[in-house]
Amino acid sequence: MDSEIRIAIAKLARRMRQERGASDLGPSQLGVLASLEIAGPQTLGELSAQERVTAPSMNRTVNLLEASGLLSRTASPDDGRKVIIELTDAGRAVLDDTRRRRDAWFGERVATLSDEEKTALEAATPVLRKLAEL
Amino acid sequence: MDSEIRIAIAKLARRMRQERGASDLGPSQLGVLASLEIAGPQTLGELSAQERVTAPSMNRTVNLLEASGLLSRTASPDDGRKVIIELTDAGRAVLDDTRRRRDAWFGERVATLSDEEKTALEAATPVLRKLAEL
DNA sequence: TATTGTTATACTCTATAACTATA
DNA sequence: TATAGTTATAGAGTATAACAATA
Repeated sequence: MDSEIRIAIAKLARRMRQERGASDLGPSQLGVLASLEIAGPQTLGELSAQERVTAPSMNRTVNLLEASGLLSRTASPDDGRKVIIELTDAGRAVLDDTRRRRDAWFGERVATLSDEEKTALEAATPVLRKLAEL
Repeated sequence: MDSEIRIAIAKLARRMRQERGASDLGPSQLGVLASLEIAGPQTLGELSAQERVTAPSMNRTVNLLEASGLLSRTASPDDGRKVIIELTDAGRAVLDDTRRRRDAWFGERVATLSDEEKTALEAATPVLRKLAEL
């Protein structure tokens, strides 16, 4: 049943989100940092399209991250309307640290699974990734 | 790699959340309705423990749902401090409708998968459910 | 005129601190 | 005194509408 799969994914993701430590950034802020790391420096418009939020929403998130020194804004040399947003070293460090802690949390739980269960999870990974990109 | 699985799940769940229609309730409100449907009438304290939010947060969400007529509050007969919260028929209807639309969205995407991919997804479902409950 | 970014405003969801009522 | 619920307040994240600057 598709419904069961959908609900299991939603529940697990929710559970993972609830697990963030007090020092963690919210999912939106982390999403922006991750996007900048993966795709490199981007304009505000590119970021908002990437994260599927409106430009004002993204602007607000970027303001918070800039105030925390985790990313930088610089005017585009080509087009005076555009702003180039890129990760700072501090931003990269936050990203590494968060990822390390989340992997540890998730790894602890995966470690309790049987070999069959682990295999099933690994086999599903590319499928989940594909569904997310559809 | 555990990290890849974790990230794939987070991404897909995020994608699913972004898909909610204009008429949908937020994820917290829907979570409360779903919890009431599954576990039956509950007190505010039980609901906030179940959804892992603080009592004031839950109270606020319950206020919104009560104002919309989707759940009801009644004083507990045993203990004057407690309040029993339960689904109304309207709440049940909203839940059914939302579920129907989300299943349709997800089902469309699953339909594009190969048989092997569908099998992998089904095999992983109980594992995902187990991880969410760990 | 069209595009890019921004500000103003509003609503949901979350939290902590402080209060009320009941046990 | 302790517990259950609530209110007050604040911050993050989302949106739409309106505006400024540049192309």
